[in-house]
Amino acid sequence: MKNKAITDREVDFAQWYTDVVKAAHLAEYSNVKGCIVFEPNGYAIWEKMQSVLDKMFKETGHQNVYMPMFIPESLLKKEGELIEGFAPECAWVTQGGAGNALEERMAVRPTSETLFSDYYSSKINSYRDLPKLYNQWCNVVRWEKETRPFLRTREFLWQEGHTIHETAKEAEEETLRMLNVYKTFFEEYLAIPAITGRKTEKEKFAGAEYTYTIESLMYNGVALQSGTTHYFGQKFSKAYDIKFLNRNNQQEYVYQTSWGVTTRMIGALIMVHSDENGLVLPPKIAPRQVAIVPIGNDEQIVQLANSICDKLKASGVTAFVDTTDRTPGYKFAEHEVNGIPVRVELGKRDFENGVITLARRDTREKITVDMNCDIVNEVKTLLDNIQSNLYDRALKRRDELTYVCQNMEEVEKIMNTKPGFVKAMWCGDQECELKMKEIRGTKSRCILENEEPVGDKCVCCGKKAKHLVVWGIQY
RNA sequence: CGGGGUGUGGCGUAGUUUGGUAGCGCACUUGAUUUGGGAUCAAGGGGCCGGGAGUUCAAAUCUCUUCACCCCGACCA
Repeated sequence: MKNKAITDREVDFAQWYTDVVKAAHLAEYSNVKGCIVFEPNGYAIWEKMQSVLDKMFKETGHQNVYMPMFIPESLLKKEGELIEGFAPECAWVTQGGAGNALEERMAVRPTSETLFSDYYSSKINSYRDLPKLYNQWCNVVRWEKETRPFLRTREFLWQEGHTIHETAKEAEEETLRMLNVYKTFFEEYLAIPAITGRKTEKEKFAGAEYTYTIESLMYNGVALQSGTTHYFGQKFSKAYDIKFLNRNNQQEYVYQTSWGVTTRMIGALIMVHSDENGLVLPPKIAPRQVAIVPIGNDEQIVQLANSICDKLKASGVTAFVDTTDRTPGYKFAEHEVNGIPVRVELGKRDFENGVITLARRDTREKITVDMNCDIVNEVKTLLDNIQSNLYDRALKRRDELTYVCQNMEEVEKIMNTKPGFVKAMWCGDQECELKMKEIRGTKSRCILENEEPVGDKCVCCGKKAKHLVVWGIQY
């Protein structure tokens, strides 16, 4: 009974989450405090995410580059707000080899705006050099005090896009365009409904003019900031002197953006879809989509398993035959805990009846199909079905956990009983934002720009409201 | 930084009071029987007890010291 340790997720969410991570062999806590070891199953999910996203970035005209992981202090300090925002969680290298102190200490990158800016400043001369649409896949280090696998680790993997443009308009469009790329990725691939909107002044990225965010709601009603896109305007280009000769033959500073998503998405995947039997992966992101389990070692059955596997692979489904020396029950449970969307069960009993059993991970239902049916088609339909069912299920839950509040009593009541997203009007005053925070750490998630207001008075002070805001308790 | 706790095969632990060089569960290996929801039986392998020093005929056990981790508090956000 090896993975029965996965407790009821209602009881202890943190423990349940950790159990799923371990049982599905996604990651182990490392001996390096606050860091994790990515196990093959976990890394495969990241690779899959990378391949999908990378394709989307290329399609929108971006190119991959790679910058150093060390940032000299003087370079990092050129832009005041950024260093202020990141100083508390910067790791510093102070020694080179042989124990010699460095003349200037270097930060291990917490983010690479400064390096990109420095690079751009020496490369850009004319409007003809613009835009530059770059992306980098790398790791970053932020010295967090409390850590949790995938959701908050000291070192994590991500992609960071950094673009520079000729005009503010173009850069602002890029900020929104990439936000929508993320939204598409979340909804179509991860099957996670996403709320997108602008961050408040208080919650925005250090150094940005403004920040857009993609927010998702976890199973237990806690919010997770899952990705961000930033518009920098000319803040960095002025600090790092990124000038170009514009079409009017005048020197001008470039307009800049950055955007990123991280391995935190793996955590989101777990907390949105998974259950007490372990991981549940949406078919489009599952590294292995179909597990074929022959029961017993009857030669005919093994042959059938192999032929089904070949057919599935030929049509682009990632399938494998599990011939390991384990009992069927063990294999079923193992593939379930690993989140493999569809399992094909082949045994003597079915064989004699001329049928095949298919088991779906999302609902754990089993269906039987005729042995002579178009098995590839059946499996593909089932995979599509699982993909959309996961999305629908998550959407329904998010809607059920989203409340509209008109005053502080209502907010308090909801946050203290069953947390979730709260939609409420806000006057734009930071005082009110701070008062909300006193209720179990409720923070503004984002400002909804394209939705109907739910009132005209600030939920906190009662004065005239400026924005419709989504609030929540965050990870 | 203050208070408390823990450290024993890969993991989880018993043994420490009352010294006699380690026991159990899971995992692992081999063989047989099995295989439709985490199999059974049998036989095996692996630890000198976080590190160092001391007391003793003899130390996982007592003493000193050191390291690591955890919890509470303080600090920081």
